[in-house]
Amino acid sequence: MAARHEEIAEELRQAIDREDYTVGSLLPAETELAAHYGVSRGTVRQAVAALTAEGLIGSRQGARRVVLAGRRSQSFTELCSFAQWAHTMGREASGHVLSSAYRPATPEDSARLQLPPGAPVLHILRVRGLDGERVLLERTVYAHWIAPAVERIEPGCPSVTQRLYEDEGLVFAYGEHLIDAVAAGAQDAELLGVRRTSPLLRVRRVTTTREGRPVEWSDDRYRSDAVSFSVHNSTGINALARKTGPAVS
Amino acid sequence: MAARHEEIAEELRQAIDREDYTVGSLLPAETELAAHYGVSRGTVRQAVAALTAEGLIGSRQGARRVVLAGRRSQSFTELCSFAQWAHTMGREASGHVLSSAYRPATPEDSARLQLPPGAPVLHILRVRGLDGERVLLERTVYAHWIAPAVERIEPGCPSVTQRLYEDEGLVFAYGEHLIDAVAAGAQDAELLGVRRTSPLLRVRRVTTTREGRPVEWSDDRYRSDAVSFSVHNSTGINALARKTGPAVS
DNA sequence: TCCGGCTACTTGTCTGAACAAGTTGGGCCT
DNA sequence: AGGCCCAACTTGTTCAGACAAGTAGCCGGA
Repeated sequence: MAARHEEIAEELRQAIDREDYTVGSLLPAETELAAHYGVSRGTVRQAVAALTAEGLIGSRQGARRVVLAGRRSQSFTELCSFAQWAHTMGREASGHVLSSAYRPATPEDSARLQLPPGAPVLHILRVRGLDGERVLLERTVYAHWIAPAVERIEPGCPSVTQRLYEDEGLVFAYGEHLIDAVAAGAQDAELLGVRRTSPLLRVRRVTTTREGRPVEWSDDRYRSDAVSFSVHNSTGINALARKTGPAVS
Repeated sequence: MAARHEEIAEELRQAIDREDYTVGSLLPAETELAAHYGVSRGTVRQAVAALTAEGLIGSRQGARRVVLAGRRSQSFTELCSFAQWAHTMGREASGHVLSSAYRPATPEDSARLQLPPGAPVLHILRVRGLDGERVLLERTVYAHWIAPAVERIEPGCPSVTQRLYEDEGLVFAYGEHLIDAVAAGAQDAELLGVRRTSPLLRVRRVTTTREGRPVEWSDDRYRSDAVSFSVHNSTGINALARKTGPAVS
């Protein structure tokens, strides 16, 4: 937290959280904030841009910024590991590896992980819990260049992401997530302790290093009674497109 | 598309889509792009910041930017109506109102829509289709100040959002979405044409005007075999936090 | 050969300024 | 009273420059 604009963003977040600015009220003007914090307008703009991206405040040309949301939930647009996520909610994450095996990469594997076809990839089946209750079933495929480090981790490690950072300096920086719902199969039901055909929230994801190199891809199934995701969004430039663009069917 | 930085962002998006820059390759340096487009570095930075937010490219201090994703899917972080969404996928949206009734606002309604308790709110039950196939069941509650305009819309209108813009100049600018999975109930099953207990993707959302005024909130249930959502994300400052912060359990 | 440091390059941060474009509210005119 | 217009305010866009901080590749020494 060295950058001044991040400090200011954090102060504003806390002020909103404290309800110094209530939902629906207006933020001070950029020039006022700039004078208050003793920085230039550009720096203030960087700070409020962050809050806008998070969906905390709304922005339009000519009008003061408005506070949209108060309590800040763990948003999906912030990538973090299961253990981190649990931590921010004040709960304790656990994990347990059920199976671990090398197989040659299928065409799907090599496409997603940008590997040559047939390269050995590590398949891991892992159950994860929140405060001891099983909530998530992970079927993960790791690229061969990280697989040995993954194998070295003990089966009950609560945060694989954390361990890979500590041991290898590997940071999971980017993710793409595909979300849908599926019915629990026989294996899902048994391992998660739910009835067959129970609805599960499925997240298929690919995770990438800071260099843009894919590390793993995974099929994660969450017990929908225990977990849900939140997403903030906005039209951005789309409002303009809707004004001038062709009619939408 | 007046702003120069948006034009540049769009050109870069198309270049990535055309695979002038393939996935995993490096983008030109900011100074090169600035010289190429004849703008200052700040303008280029705005353009690439947009692509970074969309998850198309990755960025780290000291190293050139890297292309992360190629084909651009309809991301969840772009708020758009069901009809717009269908349009971008080249499919045709339809809609049909099944019931419409005023009720006094429950405490939940008044909290979500920022209305006085007991204000009349309009409940609408609507089935929506993609190319004629039923895929979505919407249970929406509209605030009293927009309800008359909603009632005036014919029951078969494919895009309520579009109509509210045309008739009232109302733009849905911000949204908050809560995503989970549920089993289809009796009514869900009948209206969507699926078996009871089929998994459905549920999205509970609140939509807000540009001024930050809540317009509607809705419980949307999607047939999970027909629809899925995608989300890009990144660690942002979290990579730093992970370095210096306390151990994560 | 391998490891170290050094250097050139690249992105991140911040400033101060100027103008464009949109919003809001008050005052004036009808 | 109602409606219109304008003026003050606010955010959006863009520029040019300076320095900080991190990366990657080159080169030399052990």
